[in-house]
Amino acid sequence: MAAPLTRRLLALEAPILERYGISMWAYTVLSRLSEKEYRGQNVLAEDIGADKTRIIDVLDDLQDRGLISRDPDPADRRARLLAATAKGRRLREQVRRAIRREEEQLLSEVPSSDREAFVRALRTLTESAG
Amino acid sequence: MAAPLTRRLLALEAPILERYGISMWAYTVLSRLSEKEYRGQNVLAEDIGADKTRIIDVLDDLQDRGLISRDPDPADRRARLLAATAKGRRLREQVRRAIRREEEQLLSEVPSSDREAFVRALRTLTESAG
DNA sequence: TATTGTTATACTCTATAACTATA
DNA sequence: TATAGTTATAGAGTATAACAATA
Repeated sequence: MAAPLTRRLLALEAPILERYGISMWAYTVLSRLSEKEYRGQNVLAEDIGADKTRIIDVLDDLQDRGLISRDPDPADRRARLLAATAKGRRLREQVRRAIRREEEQLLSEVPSSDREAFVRALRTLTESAG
Repeated sequence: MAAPLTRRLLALEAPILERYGISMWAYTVLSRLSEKEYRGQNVLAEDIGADKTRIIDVLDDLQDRGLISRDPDPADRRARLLAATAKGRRLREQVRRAIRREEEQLLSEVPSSDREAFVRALRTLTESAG
């Protein structure tokens, strides 16, 4: 049942992401960078469960659009310091809110008495991770 | 949160399916055919959300292993009548039980007071489908 | 020599188009 | 001509291998 739910959520998010001209991976990256800075693209990739080669085009695009900064670390010029810009954080907030709205609407299908337990259980099963 | 949960469940199922020498699609097909017979591969494909061309190799394999029957419909020899054999249904039951066991174990992470509501909500969100 | 980021390549999954056989 | 199934082909997404820069 989890797979169909995921598909449904992805279908719900797709038009929102398209409206804001941002891909799913780009949104994932932007969200992480809005929460904290990263030192090293490989660390970021690892963190979001992606291959390091897969996020390069994503970072290129985000950087070109001024949504993130991406500078060599002075202490080790092999690595890149990654951070969301103010503009990037603003965009992320907009998208986040739009998605949140849709999710709330979807959640309204669930009887209110079950909602809290549902979200709590979902959090437990995803955060324990093992 | 749904996506990580789905990934986790898939990771949980993968070794079981491998142990029984059956792919995810094959298991999906076998499960459907264990529940009812189908008239037409395209109908089956549609039902499980797959392209009709994608299940052909799967059906070939299942048939070769004697897990399903696949005969031309005498009434319209273009179409195939699809059904799980007794052997196929047995295999499906084994796999199903193994997966069920793992799922129960995973669910045990959720406080028992939340479990019912969680499963109920999940069912609501996947069955309404709209 | 080892590591970060990058590029080039190959592989997997999926969708599309063309073909056959029936109707 | 239209449809079910099949095969061949092309495209996206992803992973692997080779490379350049830095340590």
